[in-house]
Amino acid sequence: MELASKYNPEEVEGKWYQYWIDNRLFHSTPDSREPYTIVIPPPNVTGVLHMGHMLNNTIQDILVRRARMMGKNALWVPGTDHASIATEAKVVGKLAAQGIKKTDLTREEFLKHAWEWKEEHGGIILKQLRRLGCSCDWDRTAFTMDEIRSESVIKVFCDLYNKGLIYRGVRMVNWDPKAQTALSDEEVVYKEEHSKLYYLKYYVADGETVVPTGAEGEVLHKDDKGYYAVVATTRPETIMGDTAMCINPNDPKNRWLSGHKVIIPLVNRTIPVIEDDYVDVEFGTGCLKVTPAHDVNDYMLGEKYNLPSIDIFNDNGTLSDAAGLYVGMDRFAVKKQIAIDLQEAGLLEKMEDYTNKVGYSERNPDTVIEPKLSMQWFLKMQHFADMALPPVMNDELKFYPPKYKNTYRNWLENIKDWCVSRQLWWGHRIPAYYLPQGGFVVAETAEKALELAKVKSGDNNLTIADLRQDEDVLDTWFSSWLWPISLFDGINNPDNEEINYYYSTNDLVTGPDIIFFWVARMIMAGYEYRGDMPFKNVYFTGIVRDKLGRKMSKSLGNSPDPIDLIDRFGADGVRMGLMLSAPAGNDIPFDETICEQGRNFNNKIWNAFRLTKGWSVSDDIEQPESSKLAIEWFNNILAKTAFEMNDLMSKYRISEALMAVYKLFWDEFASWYLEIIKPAYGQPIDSKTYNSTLEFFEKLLLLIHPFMPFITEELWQNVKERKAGESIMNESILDLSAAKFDETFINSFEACKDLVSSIRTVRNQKNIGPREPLTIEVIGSNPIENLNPITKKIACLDDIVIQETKSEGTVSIMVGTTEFALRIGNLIDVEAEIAKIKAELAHLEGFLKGVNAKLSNEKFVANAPAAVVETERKKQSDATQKIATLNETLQSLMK
RNA sequence: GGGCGUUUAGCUCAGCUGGUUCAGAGCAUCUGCCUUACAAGCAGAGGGUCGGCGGUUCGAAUCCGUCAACGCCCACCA
Repeated sequence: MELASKYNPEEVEGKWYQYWIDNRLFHSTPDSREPYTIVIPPPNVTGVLHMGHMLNNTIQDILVRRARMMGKNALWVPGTDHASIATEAKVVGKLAAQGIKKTDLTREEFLKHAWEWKEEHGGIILKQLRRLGCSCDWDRTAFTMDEIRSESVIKVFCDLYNKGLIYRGVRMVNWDPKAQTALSDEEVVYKEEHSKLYYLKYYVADGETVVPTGAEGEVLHKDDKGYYAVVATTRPETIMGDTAMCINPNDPKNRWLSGHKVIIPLVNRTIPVIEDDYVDVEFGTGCLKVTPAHDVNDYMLGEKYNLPSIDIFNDNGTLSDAAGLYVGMDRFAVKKQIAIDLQEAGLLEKMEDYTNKVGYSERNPDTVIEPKLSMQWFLKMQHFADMALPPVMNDELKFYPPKYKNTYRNWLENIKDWCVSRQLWWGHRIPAYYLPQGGFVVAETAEKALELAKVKSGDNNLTIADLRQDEDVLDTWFSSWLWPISLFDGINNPDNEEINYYYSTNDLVTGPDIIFFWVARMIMAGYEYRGDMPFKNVYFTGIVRDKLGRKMSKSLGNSPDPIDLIDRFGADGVRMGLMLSAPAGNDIPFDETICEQGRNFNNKIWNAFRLTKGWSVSDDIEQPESSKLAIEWFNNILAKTAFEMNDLMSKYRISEALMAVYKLFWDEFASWYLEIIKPAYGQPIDSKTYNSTLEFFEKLLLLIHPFMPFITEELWQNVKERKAGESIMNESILDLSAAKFDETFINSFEACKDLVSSIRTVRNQKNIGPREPLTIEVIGSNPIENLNPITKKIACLDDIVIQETKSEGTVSIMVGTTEFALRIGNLIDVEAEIAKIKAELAHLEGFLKGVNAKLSNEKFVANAPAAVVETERKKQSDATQKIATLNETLQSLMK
């Protein structure tokens, strides 16, 4: 094997991914092992990989690969979501570019285009995930609108309808005038906007009968045309829909308006003044225009006071005939125009700057939502909320980080019915069939519907052609909430082997932004259709931001192309870069330079391997004592780190687990272990040490593999001969995490490191070459005598001698409470030594003073636990001893 | 308007139920090195009165109160 001095991911990644695929290593079928299952949050079929996906899928892959290496039957199911609004918008856009209008097509024609589009462009994102190294079982790739999933959705709709949980009715819904469909409350995003508050004059129709009450606080408005009320509104374009004006009965300002009628400006229609304490006395003038068709609150008032409702908008947001004025004009154009017209007519008293929140469509972010009355299908949610809340609150189903439990609870405790119908074509068509004589039936197929219809109507001559299926489709989330079940066909075939084996799944990795859309609803569906949670843990990732903390977005152009990053840093490098700075639930400020760190780590591993594989091995040389000790130490530190990683991973502290193995490899293995066992240049290494080293290497690769699958597979395959089809991904890392380790030995090795570092520092300061042999004295006894062979080798010492007192011409080094003295002869700078020791003494004396103060405090000695007092005593005696040692040294230097 | 969260070295973050030698890591910075695995590297070093104030305690980054800044979620004030 020829090894370049730099790791080249390009040559390696494609090769091994193909190998994994060819050997079907990601494929899982039920067997006797414990299952470990993740279902992918299905990306939009229209989607292209962005940094959020990279983060999210890297985490999933780490989890699933680790589970696989822990002996579980690991399965990660991939798929895509049909994303009805987004996809339909794309297809409409594409057709428009070809000069085709959606309205010119039949439903069937449009769907043909949509499917063609899906076949051609859909699922790019899944191919991109392969570049990242994702170990999905591609044989199982699903689509929320494929046959099994569609059948599941329809079945569930019918079931819920039959259970009385789905109903149809006219309600105030969020209307997207661009997509021309209703949206659920969750699909509306409110943004703060600077707008104007218009103060409009509503003249009192029967002004001559106005009698001022004379009450304190009364505010009368009167000009040469008579008495008038002033209404403050942000939406003057809706006055054509006004059917009342409302005041607060407890408002002295407007008391005088009670019982009168007022005239809508420009429109000249007369409307009653009603009274309700819903009106905020403090806002504007305390007069509210009531437009029941176009505002949720006004709708509520309209219901309460039986007001007529005038819908002045068409579905596309232009003014309808009912408006009477500005018919056919767009709502925003009308807003501008009406302000001018009101002004000219003297009906606009004033305008004020005002900041309010405006609802936008989540999917059409430039489209302002219009509250609108319409006939829609709804799902009653209380039943589901009641089921879904307890398991999360009592941690049967765990959220990481747990703070999202609050968000979850808040939503469930204020649950509203879910508007599930969408006025689109791309999606699951609602299985409701209307009878010619009125009424409807709900059934899974037209045939079944016909039977029901015959019974319902009593007309046995009905045919399918007589029935008219509902035109609407279902909300996308009405299919994705079934995902963990429908992927295993658990709706259509509820007792099949797969669903019984893989459900409940283990971990769900997703963003907190879809906690309501998806996470909560999957939990609901899980309990409704399986009587059990869909997943045991939910890991909420943060949002990937740029280094300025901004959300990554297409419009800002601050989102790097993930594939380009992979090209430049390698998939392993990018994965590591992302994971290093991604604690659960925290946003991650992404900067390409963190991928550099990942790439550098790859290179480090590569070169360590190059070194090891470059040695010639001999059976004839004896194993050096230093190597023996190094192996013993590394065995311990490896076991300890593996144990720590296991603990961290069980808490989903993935970045910390990665950092632990990063340091193990770089600091412990490469910087210490390899340096200790490294034979002199050109010399062979003894076979015992060599074999242990390869074993360590292999175990390190196993620990790193979930994070960086490609380089670890490449090197693992080269550690020794492997059989065809073998892969590191199926090796077990269990034995390591279960291993024990000797903490004392590790600690004495740390002391040895301290000593060596200090010696290096002296060499640095005194300009003594690293290979120039030196002698060191131990004053008194040497606590790390057992490690002398190592100390000698890497600090390049010719001897370690024990002495009662230290010699002249030495520089003192403290390790713990032991003093070492390095013989450097006349290189010693007595003045500098004295200054150094004096500084050290000052520091120690201050420290001792603090400890003494503590110990002489009776309350401390009386109240603190014995162990704490004991450590303070230890501190005291250690410090006293050190001070004594240093003083002696000082004396001898000053002689 | 409610609720949640964050504030620790230049940056990103650990620091669990308050006490194991004056607070840790990675990156960045500084110094010296092209030493025969790696300059995408090696060997060293510096850097924080733990957001402010007050309290509880023998003892607080850690608990309580309060103020401030930032962030997120929810809500029908036109």
